[in-house]
Amino acid sequence: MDQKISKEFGISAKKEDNFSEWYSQIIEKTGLADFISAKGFIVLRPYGFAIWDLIKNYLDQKFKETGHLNGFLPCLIPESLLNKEEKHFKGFNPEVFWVTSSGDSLLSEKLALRPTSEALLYSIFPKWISSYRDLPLKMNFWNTALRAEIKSTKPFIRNSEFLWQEGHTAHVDKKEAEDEVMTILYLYKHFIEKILSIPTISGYKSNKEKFVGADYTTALEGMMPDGKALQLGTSHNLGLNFSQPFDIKFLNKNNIEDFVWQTSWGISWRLIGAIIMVHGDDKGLILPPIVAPIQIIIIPVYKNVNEQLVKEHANRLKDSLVSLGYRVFVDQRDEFTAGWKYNEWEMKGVPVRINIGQRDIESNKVEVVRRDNRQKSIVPMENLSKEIEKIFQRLQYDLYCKAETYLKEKTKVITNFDDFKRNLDSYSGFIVTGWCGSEDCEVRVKENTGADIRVIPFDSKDLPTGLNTTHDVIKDCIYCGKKANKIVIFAKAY
RNA sequence: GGGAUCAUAGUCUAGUUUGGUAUGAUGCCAGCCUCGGGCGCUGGAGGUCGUCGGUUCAAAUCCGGCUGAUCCCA
Repeated sequence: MDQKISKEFGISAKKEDNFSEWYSQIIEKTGLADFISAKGFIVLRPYGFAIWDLIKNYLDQKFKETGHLNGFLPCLIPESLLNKEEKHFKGFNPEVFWVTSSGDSLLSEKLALRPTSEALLYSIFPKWISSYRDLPLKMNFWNTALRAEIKSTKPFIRNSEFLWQEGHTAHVDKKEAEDEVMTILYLYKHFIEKILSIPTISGYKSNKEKFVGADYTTALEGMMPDGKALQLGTSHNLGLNFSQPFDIKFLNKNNIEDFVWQTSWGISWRLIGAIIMVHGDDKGLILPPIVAPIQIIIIPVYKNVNEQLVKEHANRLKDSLVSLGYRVFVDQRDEFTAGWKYNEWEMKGVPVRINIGQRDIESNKVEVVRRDNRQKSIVPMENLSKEIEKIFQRLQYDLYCKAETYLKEKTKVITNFDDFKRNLDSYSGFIVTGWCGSEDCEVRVKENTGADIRVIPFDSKDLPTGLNTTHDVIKDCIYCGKKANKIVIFAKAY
């Protein structure tokens, strides 16, 4: 818990009217993060870090269940290493921060502040891998990455340094690497959709948008309330692109030397940004229960005469809920009225509030309030934990449905470029259309409309339901008009 | 890359046209009051008016440079 909670009034911007002002206000006023002078960097405050911690705890367990082990990597990468995979280097170079000196003396070789760790980690893989018995090698790292974002920054969405996790694996053959890519992608998808209640579209990235150095990139694309796309997770098949330059070889069962097949994958604190944007309302944050630092806030409602009694009951209630595994906080501060506290904790997105006062104690009931729709109910003590469980599930489900309805509304099939342009002028959203596969068309569309290919869905099942995407409808490339060989989603993106 | 607007207490802000050492709110501190949807009262602390320079007896105010922020256009 943050020791100091601002007494200032709540969110004054409306999500609908001024989305980006609303977003910054949420971050500052709920105590998630703060800003310092260095542009593009943010300070994560305890409330924000607690959310990240919960994301981390959940995923870390899943990674371990699927056989991955954590490690730690230095944050500096010698230029020569980063340079080894040429495409990779070129792709990242514009946004790499370089360390060039120690004290007053210049370093003999520049060191990069890691934009990602492939090069560094893979330079040491040959020491660890010599036999098929050493494979698969499956590692994960919870750390930060640095990518210079000068032009436009947005807390949690685009920062020069961000918290993330990067997974790296090496396998005996292509098939095993391909399976790993998908295992992770669907692990992410389950987490983002079922736990964070954010619908996603899964598929491939185009060559232009894929991870530099990957054979292909799979991704989960979400839609924000302004209709823009936000990439929520990626899982890359690196093929042999790194094992060859880094000489990562092993002896297979037939005593033949072979290169390993590799994958890498990651999610970042962008997910926090997505939770804020997708679920938040004019009153503030709405946190899905599993990532809520405080799941239940108890507000004792008392007068001078019964203060002691009510607080005692509130604390006893807290103890019993904590023993059931909930994260609970009793707001006993005297300097605020109950009404103030309601607003404060709603702003902070606590999913369930319990009010307890004299009359509740007498009737052995409490008032339970759900954050998203602020529905109140009077619940007898003996039903309380059951009721809370029910609210958590409903809330999680309703948040998802709301977001999914929006995604469906803002996803259209468009096959004519004039309509396409007109649509992107007046509104943002996902446009499902045909593409011939040429990078040239993709670039031209971007130049003309600001939208690019966010994702190439694996299958029509990956698209929102109710769209007509048969070959009769989507025949041609949206730009050149030649035969389309892919159905893709164009959108403006963060 | 081009343009516009702005910079005053932790935050928001009045004052700038017409030069005279800064207004109000909120937050903060102390005390009282009590809390079922952002209570109220009393007192107090908090400012080199973004920065550097110029004009002037005198600059938040007029002029110029710089820095930073926001928005619009490419």
